[in-house]
Amino acid sequence: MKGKELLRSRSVLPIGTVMKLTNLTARQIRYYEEQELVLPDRSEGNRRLYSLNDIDRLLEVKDYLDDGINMAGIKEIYRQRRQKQASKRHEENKPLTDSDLRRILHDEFMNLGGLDTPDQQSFRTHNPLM
DNA sequence: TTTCTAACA
DNA sequence: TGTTAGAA
Repeated sequence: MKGKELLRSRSVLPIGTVMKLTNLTARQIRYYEEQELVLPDRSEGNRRLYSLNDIDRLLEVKDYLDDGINMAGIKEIYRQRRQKQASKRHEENKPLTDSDLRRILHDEFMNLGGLDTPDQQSFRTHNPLM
């Protein structure tokens, strides 16, 4: 069951293909890389090579953006997602209650207000914690 | 031809 | 974000 994961992680798509698959412009794709939302490999000639996982990531970022979430908000979402995974790996039996999760999210959600003009409703809708 | 970086009448 | 110049 890890053969597929290996395949999905295999970076082989040039940016031109990614553009067609995601309907994003090269400019946007490169910009998201600058924001560290996607980290494609590079070929010998310094050309970007994307994997299927990268495509999913790009489409996900696109969805968030379409819903009005800004870069800061998206980074925040992935930050929380990573933090959660790390958390889950360590505290194997530290069941946070539903109210705990809501309290944590509420705190971070309020912090987002000072960043830009995040679409809070969308953030609520997409945040895995809600 | 395609992609890269850097920069902006 | 778009667009473009010059290079690879």
